[in-house]
Amino acid sequence: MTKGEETRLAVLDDAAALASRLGLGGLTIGTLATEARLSKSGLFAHFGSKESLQLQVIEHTEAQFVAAVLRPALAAPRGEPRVRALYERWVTWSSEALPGGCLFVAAGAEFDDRPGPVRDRLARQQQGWRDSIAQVFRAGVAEGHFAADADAEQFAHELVGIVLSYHQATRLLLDPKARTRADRAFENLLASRRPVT
Amino acid sequence: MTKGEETRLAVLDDAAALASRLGLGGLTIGTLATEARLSKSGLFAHFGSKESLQLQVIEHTEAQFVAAVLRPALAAPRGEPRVRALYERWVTWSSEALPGGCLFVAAGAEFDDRPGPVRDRLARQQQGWRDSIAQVFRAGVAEGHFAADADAEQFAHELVGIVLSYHQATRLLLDPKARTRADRAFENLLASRRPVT
DNA sequence: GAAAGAAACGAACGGTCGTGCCATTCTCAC
DNA sequence: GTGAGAATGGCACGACCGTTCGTTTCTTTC
Repeated sequence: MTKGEETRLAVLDDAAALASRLGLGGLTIGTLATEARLSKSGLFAHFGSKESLQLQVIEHTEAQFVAAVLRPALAAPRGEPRVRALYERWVTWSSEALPGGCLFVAAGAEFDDRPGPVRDRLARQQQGWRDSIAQVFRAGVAEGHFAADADAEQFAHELVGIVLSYHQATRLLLDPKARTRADRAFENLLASRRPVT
Repeated sequence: MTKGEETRLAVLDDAAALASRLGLGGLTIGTLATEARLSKSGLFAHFGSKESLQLQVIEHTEAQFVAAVLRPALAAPRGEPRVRALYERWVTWSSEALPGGCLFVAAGAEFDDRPGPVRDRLARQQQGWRDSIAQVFRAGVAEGHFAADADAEQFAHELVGIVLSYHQATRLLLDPKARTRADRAFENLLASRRPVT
């Protein structure tokens, strides 16, 4: 790996941490340069524009999310165990991976009505994630762990809600019971999708 | 009402609309002044500082939320009908009241790790709202509409999740099925809390 | 309608924003 | 070890930021 690439990746780590705290819009070249111990212009040369920086932060974080959540979960046995693995890793990631909480949650709310490449990328990420959840759930249906007529996209929608509510409870409200609540909601969700025996 | 107060309230309406689109941080005195057809200094004199403006926007929007969602819902009969009224008005409000979606959702994610009066105010609003939901639900338990051992705060947590997921689906993903999904999730939630007959 | 006070304006402040340009320093293949 | 090219820094730009202040215009009260 070339020196420039190395620097770029290190900067993207700092950028993701900073963006999770200040938002993708609040992330500025100046503060990022200070954090990364680079000059503003030296850092800027790696990205060419602020929008390009934002997009690369999203892609960088997305790759880390896949590596930390999706890929390991796919190693779990098909069906309910895999759904559980997905949830466990996700809920942990959402509150611990970055100092300011889940970047996608914050950026999604921030850019949901600002048309442009950043919004598009965020929407694609989120839709892709919901699709992944649905797919993992469908495998669980095929395994007979969940009711045959259960709607996988509906499941994904409800699971997303559980994690979003957890994210808010733990980060904004600092509710110590947040994790317990989320876990219970998750169990309720699974129970409601069990096949009738 | 004095002229100044009149202007201030009109400005706050513009500010809430703008903040819902650009975030509370992205809301600037300059753009707001343009939007409100006032000079920057003329507008600024009404608030004294940007932070005070942000706080007043939150309080203003909170009052509108109570008037549009909570208060009318309390007019519905105690128990399940009131819970339904709450949900209906809330889900509509969250996507339609302001051009950029629910201000509390966006600002909550934006400020969840920026200590200060703004964060405190947002956390208090959100906690208060969750408490209101729980209280309305508890009345439903007392009416016998919901299981006696149902946890009201757990119900509130799950209901918040449903609306947050709806907000994301409808605003970021532009999913036409978002409302249907949310409604179904709500029915699932109610069903899971029905008393055993 | 004049006097007093409230409301809005205009111009400017020190800072920071994103960005461009050119010089300097570093890295690496030969 | 040297030369080419990559990586970084220095400096400046125009624009906008939040904020201040003194002036002007509008309201309100008598």
